[in-house]
Amino acid sequence: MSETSGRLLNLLSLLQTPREWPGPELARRLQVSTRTVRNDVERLRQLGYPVLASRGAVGGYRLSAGAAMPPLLLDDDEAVAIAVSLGTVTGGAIDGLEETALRALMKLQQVLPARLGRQVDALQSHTARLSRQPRGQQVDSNLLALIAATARDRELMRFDYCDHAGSATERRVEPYRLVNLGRRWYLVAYDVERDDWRTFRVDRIQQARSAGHRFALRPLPAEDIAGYVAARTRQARVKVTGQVVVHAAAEVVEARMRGWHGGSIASLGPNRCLVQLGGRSVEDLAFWLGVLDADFEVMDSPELAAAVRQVADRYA
Amino acid sequence: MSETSGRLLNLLSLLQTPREWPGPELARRLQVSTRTVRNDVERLRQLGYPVLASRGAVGGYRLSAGAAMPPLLLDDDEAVAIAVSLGTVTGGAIDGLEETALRALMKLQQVLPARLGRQVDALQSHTARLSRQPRGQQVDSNLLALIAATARDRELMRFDYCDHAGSATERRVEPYRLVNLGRRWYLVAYDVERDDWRTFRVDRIQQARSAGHRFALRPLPAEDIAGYVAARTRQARVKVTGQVVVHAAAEVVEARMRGWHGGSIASLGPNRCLVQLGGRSVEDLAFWLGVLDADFEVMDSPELAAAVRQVADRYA
DNA sequence: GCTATTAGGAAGGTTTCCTTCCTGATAGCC
DNA sequence: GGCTATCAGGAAGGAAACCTTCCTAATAGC
Repeated sequence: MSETSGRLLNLLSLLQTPREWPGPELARRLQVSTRTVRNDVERLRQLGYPVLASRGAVGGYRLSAGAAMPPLLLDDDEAVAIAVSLGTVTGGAIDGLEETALRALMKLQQVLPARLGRQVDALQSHTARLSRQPRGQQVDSNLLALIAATARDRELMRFDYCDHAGSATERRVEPYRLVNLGRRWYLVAYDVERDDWRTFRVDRIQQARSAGHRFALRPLPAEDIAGYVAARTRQARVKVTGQVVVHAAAEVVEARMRGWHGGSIASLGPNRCLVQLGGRSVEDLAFWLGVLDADFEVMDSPELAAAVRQVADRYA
Repeated sequence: MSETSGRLLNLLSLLQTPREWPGPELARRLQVSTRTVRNDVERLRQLGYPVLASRGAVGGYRLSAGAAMPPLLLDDDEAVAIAVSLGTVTGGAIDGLEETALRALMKLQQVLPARLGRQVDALQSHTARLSRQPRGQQVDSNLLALIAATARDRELMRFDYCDHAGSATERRVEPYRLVNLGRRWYLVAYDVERDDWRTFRVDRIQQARSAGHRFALRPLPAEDIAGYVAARTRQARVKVTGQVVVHAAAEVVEARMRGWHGGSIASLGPNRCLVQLGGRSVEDLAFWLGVLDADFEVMDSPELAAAVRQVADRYA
């Protein structure tokens, strides 16, 4: 069996603990010689995880921040805390993070042991009780996770749905994508009985459950699925736009904007690119420019420039 | 170099993606033969990470939930989303999760690449602007993280402090522990100028920075550090208590209660134990009993029994 | 200077690993 | 019912990595 891979993971887990580990102690814990510990540390470093070492009598090893995220090895309660806090964010507590948070939550829930899942449920029902539903009704993050999981497994789904006229129907659909728009979540799915694509508001879905059967993937009705939903729900997603020249490589900007919101990027050379932004307000745009963490010039919109200046003032 | 350990991590990362991976595609991505992929899957299973495999034409491999948390391999934006949401929870958004959330946040921040750290800061300043500070002033989660990191590294810390009388002083302390009590965070530290232990309210700390020098650990002034802070701040941590017999092994209960709040546990046999609970209200106690996810009997407190019944009604 | 620590070279025996062959079993689809 | 995708795993053999036991050297704190 794979002794050394498991030991490396174990070592990573120890090194993520907020303390320093002397080599001999690591050797004792991992049941190997200290030379092997040094070899393992070297291996981790070659894998790109920077292991700091301080010498001297109070020295030891510790994992520090590097270029890439190392695998996170979580305790049970840490995993629960992360799941719960992600659930609140998915519910719309923070602007613009919903979809990314849902992705992270999915990843976590896929591997979260069942007993911890029950703890998360209990805690979330508690927090739902506490939060006074600041704006609009909260979406149940468990329902979102259920839908996302069903879509991932390509399983047919059944649920009861109330359309905007108030009439209730039972649906059988092939779920494809979840889209966050404003304060609402929408499900894009293929309705097998009506034989066409439909968009459902998630907060109107009840009694959702998997119907077991698996389906073959169809081509989606549109490339830009968020735009598709926006058009169908007649909800203007983009209210203001702005053009900005950012002093960074197009790939870098693309990576940093990933998961946040739409917009097009055109390269203007190795270290400059033109970004077309869209958002609900100039303040939003100004804020996301700040997240980019790069120099930029506003090209076309005086309102955006003013908003940027205001944000700058606040930081200063 | 360690080829196979890196490949196993890579494989884990792929399998955590919300989709199914056919063996041949994994082999292509990992640059090995399909037989080796099967061997790797077998290795992961032996390490305790259950890899589901579905056969047939649309089959493939996928990681599912097992007994223990596997290492989480996060994208950049997922890591940012988790850090931001943990920050809001640490600020006191959810009752009882603060300390655990801070632990998880520390673990994440220790290995979070610097560029992502800046994104997290920007997003958090945005959310601070959004949330209308629902109750009391929010604590800056960055400050908490800084203090925790300084304590971890055993470095002297300097900061400006306003005591309750309003007089400002500059302090040099050895930071030891952060304690959450009610809606406030406290730092237990050794004041090197006053040559004694002191307890500081974190929201009164300003201009905190590390003083570089490392110090040798001293024995803490008390075993139960939360109780120590509660006594010193004359803030009753425990207002109500209750005695409960839980139908589960003492170790199980201890593991599930870890990180939540104080209380003593005494074993009454292989599958029963007596738990002494303390909390701010009977509703809190009733709720945490729910999180335990085990049968129980309330022994002494009729108020607690009533609260439990109320929670049960709400669930039903 | 003493003692803790990290760092890493060399040698050698052992183990694991990876590939290339097989053969079977299973699920979905035409 | 066949066809074709998938997972599952045995066998063999050559190559590569691993682990340990020895060294020696450098560094930080008391």
